[in-house]
Amino acid sequence: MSQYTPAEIEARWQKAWEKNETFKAMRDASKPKYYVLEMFPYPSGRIHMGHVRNYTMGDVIARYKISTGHNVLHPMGWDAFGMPAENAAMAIGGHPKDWTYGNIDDMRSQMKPLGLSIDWSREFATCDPEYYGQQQALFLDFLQAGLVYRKNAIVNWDPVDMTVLANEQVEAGRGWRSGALVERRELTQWFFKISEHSDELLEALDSLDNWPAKVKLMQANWIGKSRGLQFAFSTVGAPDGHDRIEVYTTRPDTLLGASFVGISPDHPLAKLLEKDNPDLAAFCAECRKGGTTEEAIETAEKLGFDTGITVRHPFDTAHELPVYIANFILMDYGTGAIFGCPAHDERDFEFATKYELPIISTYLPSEESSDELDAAFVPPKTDKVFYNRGFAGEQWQTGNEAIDAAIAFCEENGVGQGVTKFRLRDWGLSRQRYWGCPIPVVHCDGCGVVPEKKENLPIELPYDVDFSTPGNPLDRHPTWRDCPCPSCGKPAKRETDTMDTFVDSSWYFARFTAPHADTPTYMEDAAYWMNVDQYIGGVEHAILHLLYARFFARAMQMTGHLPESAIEPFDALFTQGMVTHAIYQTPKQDGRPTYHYPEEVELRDGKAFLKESDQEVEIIPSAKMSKSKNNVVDPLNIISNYGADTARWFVLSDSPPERDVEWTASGAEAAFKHLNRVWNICNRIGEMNKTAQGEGDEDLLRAMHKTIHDVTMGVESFGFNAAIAKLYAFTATLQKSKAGHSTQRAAIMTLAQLMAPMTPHLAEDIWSHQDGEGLIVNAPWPQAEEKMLVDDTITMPIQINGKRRAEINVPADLSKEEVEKIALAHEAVIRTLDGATPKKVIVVPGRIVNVVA
RNA sequence: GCGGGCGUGAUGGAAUGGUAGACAUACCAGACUUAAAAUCUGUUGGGCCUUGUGCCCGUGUGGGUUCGAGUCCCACCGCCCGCACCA
Repeated sequence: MSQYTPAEIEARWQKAWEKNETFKAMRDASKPKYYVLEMFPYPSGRIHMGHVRNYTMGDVIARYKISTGHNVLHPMGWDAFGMPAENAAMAIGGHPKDWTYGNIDDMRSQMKPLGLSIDWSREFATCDPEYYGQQQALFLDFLQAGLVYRKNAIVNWDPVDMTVLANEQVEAGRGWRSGALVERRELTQWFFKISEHSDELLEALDSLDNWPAKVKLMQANWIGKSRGLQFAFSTVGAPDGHDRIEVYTTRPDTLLGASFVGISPDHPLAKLLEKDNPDLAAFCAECRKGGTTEEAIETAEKLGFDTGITVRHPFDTAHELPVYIANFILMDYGTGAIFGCPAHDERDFEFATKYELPIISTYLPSEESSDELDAAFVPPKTDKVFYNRGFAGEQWQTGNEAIDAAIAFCEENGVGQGVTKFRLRDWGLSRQRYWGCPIPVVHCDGCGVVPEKKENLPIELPYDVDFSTPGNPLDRHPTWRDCPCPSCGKPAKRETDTMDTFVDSSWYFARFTAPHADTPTYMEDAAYWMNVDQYIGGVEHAILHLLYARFFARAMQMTGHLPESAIEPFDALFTQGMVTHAIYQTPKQDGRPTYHYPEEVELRDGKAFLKESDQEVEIIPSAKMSKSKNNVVDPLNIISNYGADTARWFVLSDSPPERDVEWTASGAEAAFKHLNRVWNICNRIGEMNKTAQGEGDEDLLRAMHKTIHDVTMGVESFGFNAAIAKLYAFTATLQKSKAGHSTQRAAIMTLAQLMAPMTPHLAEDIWSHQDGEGLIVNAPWPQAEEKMLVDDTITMPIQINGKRRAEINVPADLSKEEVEKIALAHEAVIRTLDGATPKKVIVVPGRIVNVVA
């Protein structure tokens, strides 16, 4: 044993784990189970540092749980359907299937050298017919249970390529390939009834004690429960069948401030008027330009069109308000119609100013305030305000009180009903694309839309497809659509829409419990392994993926695919930050920067220079790794230069896991140096005289037990960076220690165990060199002895008026009174007080003394 | 536009409301070396002077609560993320 050679060590121990089937998960009722899962990757073809960080964190937890006696399930799979495969087929030829499976092979071979504790026997890809066939079975069960239905929905339409575009494919309002202005268009699509579960999904958030509060808050806001008033305005001059316009408002207390009614361009009334009013039709067409994202709609310039129709105010039928079609009103939320109160809504204020509509206040900051507003007055609903045009409740009340009073008043007077609404919309799952799970239904001229028979599943994607033109190749396939109607047996046509890839990722965690089952799940396995005890992934999934998965767990429970106990599938959630890297750039003549690879740049005195020309380079710190910015660090290079343990150690060491971490070459080097140091200490201890006595055994043992305690806390609370800092400190202590051999051996073996979740290969090697029993991965986690953690004397700082002036060493169990006496007798305290009598002395036992003068 | 988050030395960051800057990087100095690398040791928030067991300032900005605030509250500024067909 001489030199630290990670390449050799890592291969050896990975082989040992594989031979022992160390990570193969099998049901075992005698042990507590622990299911740790990282969000599975999209097979882009290359692993990146973000993957390394994500899977290393999961691996630390998994290995720690193994050593604390748990039966651990730690699987891996591939979120393999999606647009990039089709884009690649269009851009460079080839087939999405070949591209995807090729990428999976590449990524698996890049991932394995990391030495993750994964049970690879459970691996699957969502594009395996074995998986998506079971997904089709789920779909059919959901359909039968009434959890799926069809309705019209709006998509981005590229009028040149004649194809549906994803939001991602819309760039500044134009199609990414054709450059044509994108339009909004209606299509009949499949939906999951997630909105029916809004209240339940919201209420259950409270039970998720080990989820980040911010994720729960984001989900709660997304579901968007609101209590409001629904009522109808009666119209004047509207076409037949539209003598009323239903509106929904969360601020009924501002009803007397209404100055117009707005309806969505997709409102039935707007669509009717469109038919014989060319100007109005042109306006609606204008509104339908641009993308379908909420952001695009909300940030677009507010536009309105006066329909000429008016409505009567419910409290004063002589008062008529104009009806506008407005581009910022969503047909999906509420009733697709609102009343505008410019005085108390910024958007309505902007609209009213533009179209010269009256601005009528209903409440003011005080009785004396002018009701001539030059901006919307929008105080928090919890603030007490003065209602100058209130109609229910007190004159002085909070917004919330006024809203409740207004709803009660309107209900009593037959004007409308209090209604609870949710912002959450049903989940549209249809995609007009090839590389996804086919929706297993058949369109029959006689029978309509008919579910496929389960015995015909999986409905497999055809391989012979053509990507030379845009659109869905399934539509153009000569024969794939043809099939007998499952109901009447006559010739019929398959549905060509495929499922949103979010469907694939909404139940994969359940499939991992029985990945090769011939039904979506096996109850016995699901009951044993579910829930996921620790789920780890990016915060970008905080809303959609996690909400959909929570819905799926409920739907699977309703259709008998998951036990009731699994309707909240993730017990604990952790959202980790990104791995970033500096960008090195030099200006080009056209003003755009040239980006340089880190390898091309030399760092001196905090500045960067091109190695080739010595030209100074601008450093942009900490940007998301991106191919186009040339600031991607390939984990494979790091592993081949330093080994996987160094890469793992570094991604955990520098930043708290929930925050972004910046990859730096010097940081990676520091990690490597540290592992070498630990290796050398192990070497040195191995060569010590086994019987020699030393000095400071007690001190080393105390430091060891403190480190056990701190690292254990760190690992359990995702404080990996803090745990690593403690390991650095203990390594330094051990390095300098003059303790005897047996104590030092105990220390290095404990150090190896504490490092094992992070640097498992090095830990195994040290363990075997110190003649540890079996594999370190199976060794029980070290326990800190309570009595070794407490010191006899402690140092207490003394503050005078909150500023530190001195410190005293006192026995740890000294009484408050004694501490106070010693503190006041301290020379620096006497000097600073300068004869004054302290007003108060605060002694926080074991912490601090504060003298108030 | 709406929703969420973050802001501490030259840098990444540490700090149950209790000594701000742990640990690491970078820099500087020293040991070892013919030299370099590697390794090891030490210094480093800013300012002031009377160089001390010293004083003042200091966690984006401005207020507040508290014996005590990086931490809690309010307002503002800046940056980042999500917004339903990217995964």
